[in-house]
Amino acid sequence: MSERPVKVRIAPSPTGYLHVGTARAALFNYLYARHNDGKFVLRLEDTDVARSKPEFIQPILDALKWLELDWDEEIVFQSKRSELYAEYLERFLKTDRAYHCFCSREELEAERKQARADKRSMKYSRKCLSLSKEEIQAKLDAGEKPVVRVKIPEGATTYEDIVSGELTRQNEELEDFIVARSDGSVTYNFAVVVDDYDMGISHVIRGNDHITNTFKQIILYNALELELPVFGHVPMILRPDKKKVSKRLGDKDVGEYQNEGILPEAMINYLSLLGWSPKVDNEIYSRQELIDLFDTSGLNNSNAVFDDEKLLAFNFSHIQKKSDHELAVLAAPLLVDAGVTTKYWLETRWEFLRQVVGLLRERLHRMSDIVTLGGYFFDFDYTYDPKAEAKQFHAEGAQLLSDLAERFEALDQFTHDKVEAALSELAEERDIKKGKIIHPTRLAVSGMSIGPGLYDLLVVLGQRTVVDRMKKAVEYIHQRS
RNA sequence: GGCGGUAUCGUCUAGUGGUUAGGACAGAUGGUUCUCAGCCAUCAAGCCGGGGUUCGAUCCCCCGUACCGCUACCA
Repeated sequence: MSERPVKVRIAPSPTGYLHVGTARAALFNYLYARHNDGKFVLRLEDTDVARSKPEFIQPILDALKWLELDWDEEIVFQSKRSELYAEYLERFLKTDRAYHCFCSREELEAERKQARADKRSMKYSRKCLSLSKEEIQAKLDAGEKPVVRVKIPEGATTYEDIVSGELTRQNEELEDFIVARSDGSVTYNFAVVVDDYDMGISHVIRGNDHITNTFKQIILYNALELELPVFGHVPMILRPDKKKVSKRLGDKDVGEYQNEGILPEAMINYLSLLGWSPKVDNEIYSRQELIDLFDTSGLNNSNAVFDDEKLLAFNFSHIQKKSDHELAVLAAPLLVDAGVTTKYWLETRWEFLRQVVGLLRERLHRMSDIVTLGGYFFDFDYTYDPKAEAKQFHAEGAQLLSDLAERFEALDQFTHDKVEAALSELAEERDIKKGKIIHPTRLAVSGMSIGPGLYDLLVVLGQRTVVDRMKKAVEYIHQRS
């Protein structure tokens, strides 16, 4: 295999959204290309008229863009390349590896059934291989539309997989698979060979569910006398029940993780460690670090279960790496979408938003947590947590809230220290623990029993808001009783 | 069924012919604290089974088992 410039590709078929398996294959290709100053290109395998849907194309592109797996060059659409395939098919037909087959689908189906019944694997009988030129011409003249099959050679096919090492398949395990349909269009393996060759793909890194295809493709490369790319097959990503991830089983696609508040860098980082390892005791990496580190020698060959919890932990880590400003940028649209505030309001109070995320950041496992954990900063329309309310909003609590609100109102400066001092004083005078005051106050101003340190929380909320909310809580307690 | 691949804590993984088999997530416990989270510390948890090869196998070989994949005029 001669040295060629590195050029890799991801070739999704638009039969659904982008799932994590395809995303990871894309990532490995992307990392390999970037690491080696090569090209990473995108090809859409959209030739399955029955299952391909144009409406899946954009979401796939969006997901790739979200992950910033940006591809080089123009997107290649298989559906637009039928002329190219026809050329190669022409060429293939001239080799002694090609032959026409007139067997009907019904006949083949019957053979298949029989093979099953006999517990044999289905292999085409080669019935049409022995047809004479005259017989073929006669059928053609009669208007029969044959398919084109490849005559699998004797012997075995071997190649060196960059993940699994040397792999061999006895050719007799392969059947004379169909290369072109009766309507003249080529099938998957033929199109892939033509495309990978034509596009100058140097390395084919894909899921190991393609290993059988690889042998078929190699036979086609050989028949067409084309130079082979290097192949590498990465393990599958499995669900917690060890089944291959699939949309049908309810597995999330990449877009759903995005909507849940997963950061693209977290997804990238997590995915990179499924089936690959940098072999050091560190797991959190930036995109650039992954590019620098990525090496096919770190690829392993056993399937990996996708663990949402660990993804979340990675997400948390990457959230912590961001600045308050960056987090504010990410949080703003989520808060607006949730209806707790408006875009305009936030734009005029950016510093406030920045402080809020600064306060909440180490509680954010997914960005969307900002809404549930911090909605009260923007919206007074919260309800009190029922359990906490039962515990804190009693007569004594109301009295404390009312007293504290008065003292807060009288403060000339609403700083952490002043607030703390006011609260401590009250606790001392009443000879009670500070917690007795802190908890009802937190509930009054946030509706929640959990959250950031109270003094910080109060300062960010602001004197006016705090006092208002406390008074309102007092009223609420009185009304209720 | 046939063919192929894989097998280290629950999960993702590192690792070596001789190691206290390492890390991360999750779990447990303790500390910090006004709560939650975080942070810190500690703990628990693994070499699929059986044969070989060898002075010695988690590691190499074989068999078994389990799991995964492929087995279309789909991609």
